[in-house]
Amino acid sequence: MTERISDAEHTVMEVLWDTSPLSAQEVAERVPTERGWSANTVKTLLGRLLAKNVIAHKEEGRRYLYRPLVERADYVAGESRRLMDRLFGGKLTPLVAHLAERDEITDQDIAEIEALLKDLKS
Amino acid sequence: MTERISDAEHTVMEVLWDTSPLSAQEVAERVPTERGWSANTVKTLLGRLLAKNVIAHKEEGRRYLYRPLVERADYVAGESRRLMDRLFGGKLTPLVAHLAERDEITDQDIAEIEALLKDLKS
DNA sequence: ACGCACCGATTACAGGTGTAGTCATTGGAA
DNA sequence: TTCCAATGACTACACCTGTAATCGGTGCGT
Repeated sequence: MTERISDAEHTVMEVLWDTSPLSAQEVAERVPTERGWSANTVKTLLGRLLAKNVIAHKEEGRRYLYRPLVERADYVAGESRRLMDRLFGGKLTPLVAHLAERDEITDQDIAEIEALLKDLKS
Repeated sequence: MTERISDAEHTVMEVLWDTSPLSAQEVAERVPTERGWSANTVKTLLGRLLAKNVIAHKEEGRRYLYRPLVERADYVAGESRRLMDRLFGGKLTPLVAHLAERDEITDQDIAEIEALLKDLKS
């Protein structure tokens, strides 16, 4: 249903998830400067996101104000699931195991996750 | 350095990670049938993977035998990290928290992960 | 010796993506 | 009133991707 959001598009979604509604210009100003995008690029991306129905715009005087139609949590859930499915047979444990093996996990992480799991069990 | 592997390409990588070396034909035979690819499609993908330097081929009589040049674990680590960076500020805990909240995580999962973490702490 | 089946190489082509530039309209400064 | 600057719409364009078809060489069956 909801179309796939590309990498560049995701960058502007993050801006809107952080604050909305915003005008195209405001979005452009908030996009991380590392991307080095022109205002036009941002407008193109907003247009594509509109076409994909993941944001909406309402007129506000001379310009439009944009806001997300999908929740960040939903997007994040979808992407996470895709990764787990593709690389870990859809299971969470191997993902954690993998990262753990790779030393990408700190003692702090371990403690936090343990606490989290404890909560879940109740 | 190592170029990005696309989705379709990843599918053939999985075949080679499972068994290698293989001829183009053998790879085609092992690609999940749901994809419904022609042998030509698989050959194109092998060619692109070669160009990207993530597989190699050596002549074996009339045909080539292909084998991966990158390890699955490395690929998986890279993809996992990308996701974590993009969506979870590079932290593992929020990822796990998110998945746990969302997808009914089973008691079995919890037990497994707890065991795993316990091992890590030692 | 002959043609075919098989192989890798080359070419194709539409749709998505990253990254803009140009055009037409219009409210507002001068 | 006039002209500009800002704004959204449309157009551009090269590269990547998914998905093949076609071409050219050649060992093998007959």
